[in-house]
Amino acid sequence: MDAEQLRNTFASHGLRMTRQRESVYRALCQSKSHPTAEQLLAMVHTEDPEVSQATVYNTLDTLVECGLANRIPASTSGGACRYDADTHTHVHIVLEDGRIMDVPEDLSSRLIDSVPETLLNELNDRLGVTCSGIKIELTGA
Amino acid sequence: MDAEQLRNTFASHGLRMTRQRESVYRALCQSKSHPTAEQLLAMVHTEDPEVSQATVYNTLDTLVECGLANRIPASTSGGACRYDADTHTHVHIVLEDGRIMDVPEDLSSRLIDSVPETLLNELNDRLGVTCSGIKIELTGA
DNA sequence: AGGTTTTTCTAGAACCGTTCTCGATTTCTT
DNA sequence: AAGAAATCGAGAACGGTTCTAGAAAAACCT
Repeated sequence: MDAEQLRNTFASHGLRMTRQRESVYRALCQSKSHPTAEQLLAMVHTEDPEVSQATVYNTLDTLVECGLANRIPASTSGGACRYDADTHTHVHIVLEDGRIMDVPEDLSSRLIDSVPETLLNELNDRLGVTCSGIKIELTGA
Repeated sequence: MDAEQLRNTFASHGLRMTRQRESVYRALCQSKSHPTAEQLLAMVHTEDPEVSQATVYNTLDTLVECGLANRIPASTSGGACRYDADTHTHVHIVLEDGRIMDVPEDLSSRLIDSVPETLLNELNDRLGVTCSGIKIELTGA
């Protein structure tokens, strides 16, 4: 994706493009491993050592907010969040060492679709809570 | 549950009973609201103001480790973990304000059982990762 | 019981990941 | 090119949790 395309992507999500945002977002897209903010900072620093930690955090917040990235909160508290440029809802497997793998898209949607809607309706009836999202997280090794 | 029963419960999980453990565990059992460590400390303090923060954290770690409690990591990072004396695997609904509700047991197991095992096997075949746990978390309001 | 060993407790400091502050810089508009 | 608005960055602050080292309490021996 060249700079002009990226600028448009950003613009269509209501974002200005800056040098810093460009490198953070590119780093995120390139990585397949759901990097932490710290790892992203390291990646960005190989190209531009001036970028600050705060900027990476700010940028990630912004990207998440406008829908260009997903934040995956740590499953053990105190651990670092991980980020993902793939905003399609998909299922993750959390490995014992903290790494996170994607479940291939076809399997993901089959997993999510396997939850019958009738159960959610029943939930709504019984608890008076409207369910707006289902998150399935697998643990594995 | 009287002190002697509790002592046995602890012993059968390989734990000594102490005043502090007793009050943390009792507080956790009484609460229906998946309290945070901080909230538990407050509850414990109404009976015994001498108990320290570190003790509550240590005790919770111990209880989780030996299977007498569950830790529910915050879904927004930086947020506090919540704890639960009900160690049956069950589904939670995370409300927008951070509160966590239980999905009734019968619905929970129907939800979990609705995930077909064939999909998990396929996952194993395709990724070489053995899935050891499924966590379903609903978001609602 | 009494003495010993092992575990647990506590206050406070340290820690990690994240957010805040606010002046300086950059980007977009005209 | 000039102004308005958004963004950046260094460092301090923050919340939740864990660590430290010594003191206290539980369990384990005769």
